[in-house]
Amino acid sequence: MGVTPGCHTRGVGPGSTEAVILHVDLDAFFAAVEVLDRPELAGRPVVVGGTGARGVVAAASYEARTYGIASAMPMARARRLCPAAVVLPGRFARYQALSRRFLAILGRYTPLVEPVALDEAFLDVTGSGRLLGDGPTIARAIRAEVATELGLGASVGVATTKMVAKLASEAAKPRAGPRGPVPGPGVVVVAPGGELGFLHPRPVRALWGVGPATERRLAALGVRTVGDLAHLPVEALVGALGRAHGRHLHDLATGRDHRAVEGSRVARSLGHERTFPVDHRDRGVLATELMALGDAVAQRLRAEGLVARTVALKVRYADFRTISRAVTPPEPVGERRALVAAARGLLEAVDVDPGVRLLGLSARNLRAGAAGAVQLRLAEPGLPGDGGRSGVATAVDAVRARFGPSAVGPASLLGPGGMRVRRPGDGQWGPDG
DNA sequence: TCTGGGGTCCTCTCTCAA
DNA sequence: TCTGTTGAGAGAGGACCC
Repeated sequence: MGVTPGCHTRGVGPGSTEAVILHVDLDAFFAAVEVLDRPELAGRPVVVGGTGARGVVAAASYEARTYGIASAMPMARARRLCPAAVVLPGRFARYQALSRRFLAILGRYTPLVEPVALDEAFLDVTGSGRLLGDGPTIARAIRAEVATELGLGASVGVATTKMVAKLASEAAKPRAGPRGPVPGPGVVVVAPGGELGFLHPRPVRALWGVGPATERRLAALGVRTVGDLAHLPVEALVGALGRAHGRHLHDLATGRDHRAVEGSRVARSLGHERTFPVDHRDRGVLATELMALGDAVAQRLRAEGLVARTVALKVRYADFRTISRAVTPPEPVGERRALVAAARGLLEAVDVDPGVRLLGLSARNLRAGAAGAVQLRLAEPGLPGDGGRSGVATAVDAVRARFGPSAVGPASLLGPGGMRVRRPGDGQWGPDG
């Protein structure tokens, strides 16, 4: 098999010339955090996500999964599947804080940590063997530290490539059996040479990059498993999926995955979007929402020291049809007024009569901006080339840092409930109930 | 069954300039 | 001056990930 749960295996240790890649994944992270903070929920079906009519499931405890509840499922359906489930709104800031501690633990084993999401990361521990032990030893140590320091469960896959390590960590996870949660092995090791034996029996959907659409196209070619995919001529795949996608999947299926663990990545775009509890046709309402979105995007651009070459608007209609419009102004933009002006220009050319369900604003083609270069220059909307950064923006950031994100903002965002300023993670899983 | 939010990457099409 | 080619860049949309 080449798969040895929880055991030392040749080739993924100090004497090996192969890369040693770990994929670490926290088990049912958001739900597990809620149980951690409210121990009385232990053993009950817990579902975290948007609690409103348009919310979706972000995470479900293994008890909830036995009812068929899964991530990304509409919350209304989850409630029908398990009326007794404890449904909780997400607490993004809390998850972020624990995620930072999780990454700090991983950083003790190697500087090569690539976060994939709040709850998972790749590690390259090829160079850590002499000091810290082989891959499986490190995997077990990480699990123990996550359990004792954070009180959370983690599953780890150990392999020579990212793709196989990722699938191995999935195989290490607990699962939802018909009579309740079934513990997993915790650590699964795929030894060098065992990759194809591990990969080929798996459904093709297990590969990273195969979603519902690609799965349908592959099924039309008679491809069900990764092994079927590996035996298909690469030309056939390129014909069905396009050059880049076809070649990439063929490489993965034949065990070729040369992607390195990347310590840090530069963001290519940055944006916010919001699904409304009810659809809107009123351009005034949509313009105000753009102001809130632009404010949030501008604040993050300032925090990162970035400006955008391109501003993009996203509109989703009541029937779920989604369109995007983009503009590249003559000068890069970073300040709220410039972002909102560009987005409003795009919105004017869009039909809102069918009813708008979601509005989004994003900054693309990001460049290093002149953050910090202009201080305390009040009132003007920004000089050309500085991304529109103004002294007002700097002052707003300072006030928010001290008194909270809702302490100050554009007057148009002031409503009966206070300042409608978006924070990271707000409404992450849809409007709350 | 009625579908979130924040991203990345790829493909196709169009326009413009050389 | 007109036509064809090519490549770059922008814009739109789709698919995918967690």
